Amino acid sequence: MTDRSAMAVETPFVAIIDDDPSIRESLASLLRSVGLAPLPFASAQEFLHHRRPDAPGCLVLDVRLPGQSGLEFQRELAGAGIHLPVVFITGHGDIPMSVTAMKAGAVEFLAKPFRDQDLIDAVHTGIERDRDRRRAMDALSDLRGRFRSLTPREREVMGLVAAGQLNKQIAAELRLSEITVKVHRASVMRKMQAKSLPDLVRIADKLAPGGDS
Amino acid sequence: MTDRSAMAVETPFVAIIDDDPSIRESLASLLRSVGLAPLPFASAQEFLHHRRPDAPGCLVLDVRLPGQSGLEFQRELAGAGIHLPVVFITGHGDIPMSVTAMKAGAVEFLAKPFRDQDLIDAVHTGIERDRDRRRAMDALSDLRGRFRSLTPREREVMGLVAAGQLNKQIAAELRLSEITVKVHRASVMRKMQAKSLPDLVRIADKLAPGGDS
DNA sequence: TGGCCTGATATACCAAGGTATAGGGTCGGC
DNA sequence: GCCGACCCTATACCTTGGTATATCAGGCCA
Repeated sequence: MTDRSAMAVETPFVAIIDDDPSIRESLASLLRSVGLAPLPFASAQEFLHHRRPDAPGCLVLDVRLPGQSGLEFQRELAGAGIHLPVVFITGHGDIPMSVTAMKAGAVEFLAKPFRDQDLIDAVHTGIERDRDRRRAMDALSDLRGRFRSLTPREREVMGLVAAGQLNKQIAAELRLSEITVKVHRASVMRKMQAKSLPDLVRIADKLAPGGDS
Repeated sequence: MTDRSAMAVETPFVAIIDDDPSIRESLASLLRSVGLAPLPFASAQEFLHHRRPDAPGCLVLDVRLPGQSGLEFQRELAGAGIHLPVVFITGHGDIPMSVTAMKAGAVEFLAKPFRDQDLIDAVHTGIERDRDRRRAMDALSDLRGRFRSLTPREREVMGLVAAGQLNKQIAAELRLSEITVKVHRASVMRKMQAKSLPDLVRIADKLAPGGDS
């Protein structure tokens, strides 16, 4: 587990991007009323310049942003590796817009006027989704860290072991003696903290998604 | 592989449910023009009573159906284990409708008037999605069939082997001699057509989704 | 009743995996 | 030049896994 797990329970945040100050404030106050921590921004740029908390969060986005559209910004975020769940709100939306947003993975698409509870529900769904994603990422980061601690040879051996090759076959493939393979293999098990071969296989598969098919 | 793989390339179908005969016919003719096989139905019931081809397909659904709404029918299909991708078309849709449909996994939600090409693209996406799903299901069916051929004891042993237990530990857990475990284990490898332990582990994990965490 | 499947067990043997100890070499940095 | 990494190998020993052959018992069904 990472250091994060040892910290106090993380407070989720809700970033709000809307160019209308009164809307920002009313959304912020609504979210505060249910115990969530709002982070209001007037533009996408402002949001990007601000350092996001290292905690589960959610983004409430007006479709019509100053400069670019919220839909474009959603794509931009995904491209930049920022995987914050997005809840769209809009005053002048249409069906194609909402479909595009949902296809791109939006949590919800709310047309004004919407019920406060609908927004709150959507935000909670988004936060929960982000929490899950972060948990998965944390676990993967751990594994990736261990994998980085392997030497190149150890990585080769790990791959072949996970592929089901016998030590003998691995030795032939890598032009090594069988004993050398055993040494590397033991290092792999120790460094990857795998308690059994099935354990190692599962770790290897998590590290190489799409390796099947 | 299943028998299906040995057959000629499967012709995808497109089921159309719309109570307006002229719309049915125009949709059907549009789809025929691009080489797809339309199956027009006037109602959800008619669709359900008809035997669907055993081939990849897609469902074009009017949101406003006689009797029930297309959205309800979409949920009903999922509940009944019919996982046909759905493309919605509608003359009187709104944003919440489209969002609900997309959340439930719809491929597309098109408001009339829409461009012919948009419908064709959506249908192709749906068919491709169904083809992938069917491929995955076929592979799983194969594995499930093999698993069914295991005796109860063999299944127990398989689970413990995949969990990383040693033969000795498995024997203790099941109150068996180690030699008996080996016999069952060998049967498992043979019946499941696993060529190595990692192979068996991956098979076991495919058969027990959600077994991790 | 006899045949078949399932399950359990044993002996014996061989192959594969794992560990410990003890070397050897290259290469890059201090 | 020494140190530390990475890499390779070997001997020796033990554990675990895999296979073959054979036996025995209960349940089920024709």
